[in-house]
Amino acid sequence: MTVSRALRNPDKVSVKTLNKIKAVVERLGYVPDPAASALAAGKTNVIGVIVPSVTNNVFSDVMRGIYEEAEGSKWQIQLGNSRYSPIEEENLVRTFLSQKPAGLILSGLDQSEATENLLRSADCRILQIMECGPDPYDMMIGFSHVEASMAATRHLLEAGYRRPGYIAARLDPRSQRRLQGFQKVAEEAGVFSASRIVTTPRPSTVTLGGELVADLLSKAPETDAILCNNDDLALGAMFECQRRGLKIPEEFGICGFNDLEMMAAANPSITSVRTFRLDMGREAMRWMGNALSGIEPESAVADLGYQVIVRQSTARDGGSAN
Amino acid sequence: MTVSRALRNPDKVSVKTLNKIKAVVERLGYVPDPAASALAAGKTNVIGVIVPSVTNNVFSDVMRGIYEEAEGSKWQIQLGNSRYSPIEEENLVRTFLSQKPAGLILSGLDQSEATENLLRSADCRILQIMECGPDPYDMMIGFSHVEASMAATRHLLEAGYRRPGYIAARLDPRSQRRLQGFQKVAEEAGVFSASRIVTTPRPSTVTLGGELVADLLSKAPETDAILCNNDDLALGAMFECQRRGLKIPEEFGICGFNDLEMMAAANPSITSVRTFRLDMGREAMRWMGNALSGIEPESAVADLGYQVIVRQSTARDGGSAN
DNA sequence: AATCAAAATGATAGCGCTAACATTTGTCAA
DNA sequence: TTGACAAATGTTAGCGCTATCATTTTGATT
Repeated sequence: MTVSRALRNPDKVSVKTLNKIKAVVERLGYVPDPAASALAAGKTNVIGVIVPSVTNNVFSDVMRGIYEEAEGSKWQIQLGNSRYSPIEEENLVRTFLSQKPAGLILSGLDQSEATENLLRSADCRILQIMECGPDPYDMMIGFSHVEASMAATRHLLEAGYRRPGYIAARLDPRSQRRLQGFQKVAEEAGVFSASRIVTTPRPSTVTLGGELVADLLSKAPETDAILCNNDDLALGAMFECQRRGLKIPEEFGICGFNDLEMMAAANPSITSVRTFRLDMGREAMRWMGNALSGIEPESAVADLGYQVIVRQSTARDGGSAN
Repeated sequence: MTVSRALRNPDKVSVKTLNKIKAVVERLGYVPDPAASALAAGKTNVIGVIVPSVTNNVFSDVMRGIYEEAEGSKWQIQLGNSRYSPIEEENLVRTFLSQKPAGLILSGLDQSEATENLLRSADCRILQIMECGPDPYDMMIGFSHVEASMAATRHLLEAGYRRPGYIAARLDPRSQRRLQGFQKVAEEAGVFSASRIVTTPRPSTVTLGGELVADLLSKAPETDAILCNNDDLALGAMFECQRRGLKIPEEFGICGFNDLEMMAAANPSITSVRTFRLDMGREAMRWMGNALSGIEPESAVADLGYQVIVRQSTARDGGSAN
């Protein structure tokens, strides 16, 4: 029992005993059995993380933040990949909860009803990431996708584009909110046209960005700028415009979303909405760790914001930006 | 006891009892406690996966393959991120092994001595991925990085480039082998020059590709082609060449490595060495699952090969390729 | 119906740890 | 020195399963 204490709460054991125990642990190469610990204590050090994709740059950045912050702590990360499916998400939540995790980090506001019920009655800390919204299960760290895309759309209008379009792939709930933001601002400015919206359920790729912009230009050749649902599409769109000899930004403006590193390196560099993915992951893990140590966040919801990074691809006045 | 059997080996229980048990399980919403199971059985259904990076596209593709194949099986994936550090890898192996995993999947051939000892005496299945080499701990699925880069270099020579250079970031063991392959072929053809090798320990980014090629061209302006250690660098290099007005492929050839999806979409499209990352992940998980079910692979080592995909960026004869 | 092996089910103990409480040791003021 | 209290350590039981072996049931064969 004293050994168990020494390993978990060293300050509850006298220094003398602690050293003796440490020496023996070292000599024997003793490692506690987490299964036995979990069984006896009725809880684990596992923090479940459920993301819709492990390949999407957005989530891999978030994951990296989480892993970085978890590194060296007592918390073990257990990753689940819901592949954008609410059903798989539900299964994962069920599986994870059966393991009595200390906490659960999952993406977004939109869970199936069954998942919601599971989460509402779960006896572990829950942290939603990627988005901000009302009524968190417990804690929430993200930003407003609607506002971010509204800001991007406003930027296009300020740059003088009057016939903006929107391309999107795989319309997950966050993509849809971004589309809504675009539509709202475009309508308010009286420049909205449904024919300049091109979407597909296919997963997003650079190649697809080219295809979507080709599709858009054949349907609505008047389009003079696009807001892309993400940076992969933006890059592909840029390549396609170049192939068609469309001058960027003079004849055609391009704005991405997320501001992946490559947007600054592209030629021309591509305007994008920066999101703080790594910070989101780090912050999420920090909040979770704190909450599990009894340190509650000041507010249940944190908005990490966004930032429109203007670059050559929408700098109509001559491309001096960045 | 019969319930335990019914849930794990349904064929050892009569159909009548099985149905009765199923009904009760359903009614009670019973879910087995994996910790208790692990403690009693002395083993788990966990397969540990250790990768050097969760953001690098290469590993995220592999991870996706693993998760896809694990989905729906009884195996649970536990992911660890060694961040290219042998010391963190060692810690992860130690932590994972303390959890009595059914299997361990890890990257590459180069482990620290301590890690090697841990693995050699581990009583779980071990599968190395990403590379092929002699003397596997247990099983191995990958390809030869030396041969792949040799093939790419040969392609550059065949395309008529006579002063090839090489740029690389973050020289992990696999990158180094690729550099070796380049050097070998270049030397044999009498076109090797150490001044045309530019490397940096910094992590690879698209921006960095531009910087490295700028560096290369200032040191060795005669360079007429580059083999890039990966596709991010190749893309960045392409953008930088475009900014400098260097004609691709006429004046300057570019070849990437891995053949990420964007290489085909780029303008010009970029030659790259295709590697079968998703297949590697799937195959790895399939092998592991089989091995744990007593189905041994025919050979301990599988070479998934590679494929040089020639595109515009090295198609000197006029860019008809792809 | 009696016999027997195979199939199905059941009883028992214990996996390695920790919660809860019990006991011992140490510390300080009176 | 003593008592009172806190700090440190120890005792006990049990977490929810599964391995192992024991017993019962089934069904085929004589």
